[in-house]
Amino acid sequence: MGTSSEIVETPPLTAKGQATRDRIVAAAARLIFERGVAGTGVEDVKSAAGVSSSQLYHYFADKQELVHAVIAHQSEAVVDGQQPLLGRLDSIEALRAWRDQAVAIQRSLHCQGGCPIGSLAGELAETDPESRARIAAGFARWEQAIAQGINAMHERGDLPAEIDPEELALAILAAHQGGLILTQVRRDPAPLEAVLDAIVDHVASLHSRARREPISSLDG
Amino acid sequence: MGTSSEIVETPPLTAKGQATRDRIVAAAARLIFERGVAGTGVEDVKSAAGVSSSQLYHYFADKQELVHAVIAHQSEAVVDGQQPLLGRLDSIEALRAWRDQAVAIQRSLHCQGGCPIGSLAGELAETDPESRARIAAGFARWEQAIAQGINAMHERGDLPAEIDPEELALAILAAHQGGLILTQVRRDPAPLEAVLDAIVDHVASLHSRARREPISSLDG
DNA sequence: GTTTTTCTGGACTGTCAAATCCAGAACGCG
DNA sequence: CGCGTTCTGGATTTGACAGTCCAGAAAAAC
Repeated sequence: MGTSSEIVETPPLTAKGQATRDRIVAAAARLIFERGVAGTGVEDVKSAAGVSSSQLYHYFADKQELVHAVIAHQSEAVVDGQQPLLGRLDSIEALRAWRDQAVAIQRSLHCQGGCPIGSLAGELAETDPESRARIAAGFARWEQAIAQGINAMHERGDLPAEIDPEELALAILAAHQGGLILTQVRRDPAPLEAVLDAIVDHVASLHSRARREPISSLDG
Repeated sequence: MGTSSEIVETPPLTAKGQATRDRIVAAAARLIFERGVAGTGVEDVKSAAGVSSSQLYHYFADKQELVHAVIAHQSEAVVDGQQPLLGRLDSIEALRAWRDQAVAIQRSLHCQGGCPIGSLAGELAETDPESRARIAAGFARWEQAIAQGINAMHERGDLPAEIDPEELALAILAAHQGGLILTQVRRDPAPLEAVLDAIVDHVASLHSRARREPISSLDG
């Protein structure tokens, strides 16, 4: 896995150089999260990171490449930021706890910013194919993290056998994204709560169905 | 309802003038749908609509105002484009038909563009508060259209009494949005299918629960 | 039919942000 | 301690693009 176009190359890079690069990416990520890609100038990034033009263009060929680095950075941050809950979504209680966490995060941000990856998606999907592909990869990692727990439930027999766990994980991710967008636009956590409650209830309903029919019949 | 800041004013406007204005908005809406707000220059809109600078700035004070008009335009188009199904989501079959329609639309677009309102949301929510409010209003209309049918089911006793129909409608809208984003990013209708199936199944499960307990107890 | 308002053409301007360039400093390495 | 590579500073160029202006055509008003 991962033979083709992950990250093209990273010419050596000194310890100090790496630090500067990281500082630039971190500053860019923060600004872009707050103001969007189009709303964030290279100039803003420079002053926020405390670097000069030549430094920035020493590490990144152009703004687009910087954006790509930000996508990678946020893809990690988003998954890491939801741990340890995200990696263990293998029970209804775990799902509810994760739901509460997601809602709490939005509340603490006053429902601003939305999803660090999702908002990039809306802005870049039709603009830059390379970005679109990288965002898709970020979502894939996220989806996989969710699928881990759902798969565990499934194998344990806590979900009906005919259910596709990957599909369910995908639905959970999609629900989360949709909730985030509406919550961001309305500046109100209600949509996120509503959709996460609905999807978790749905999983719970599948769970109780599985326990009622421990071994499902093979034909429909 | 709607006493305050709907549309500020529209100085008279001749029949021909109205036509030109509409042409500009339609062209802008199409381009923005395809390339995003930041990716669409005023110049592009001018040539696409076949108008000159002075015409465009005769009808709109600046690009931002044009964007606002596009938001209003798409808010209508999105709801209208889903009729008559959207207005009658008052049964499980209707929900499934609507789901199929939503998926079919994405297929026909090759999963490009996402949601005409949703993608605007991602791009403008943190950039322009005025746009954010107008997008929220657009979503509200959409939500209301969904709620109509859900409310009908609820009043008919097809959903458990303790369920809040508005909340469920909000969850359906959010699920749709999330599915659209992932579908757009992955260029694959699977996420939309997965999340809409999940949410419709959830409603179906509520439905069968309601029919099992036709009159619910008043206390929790 | 003249007068007034609305509408249109297209050249022009100003701004602002992305990207370049030429040094020169710091650092790694033998 | 030389020698090359990596890294940094900041002035400068370039170009795109939002927005302006004035003059004239078309339509409405009376």
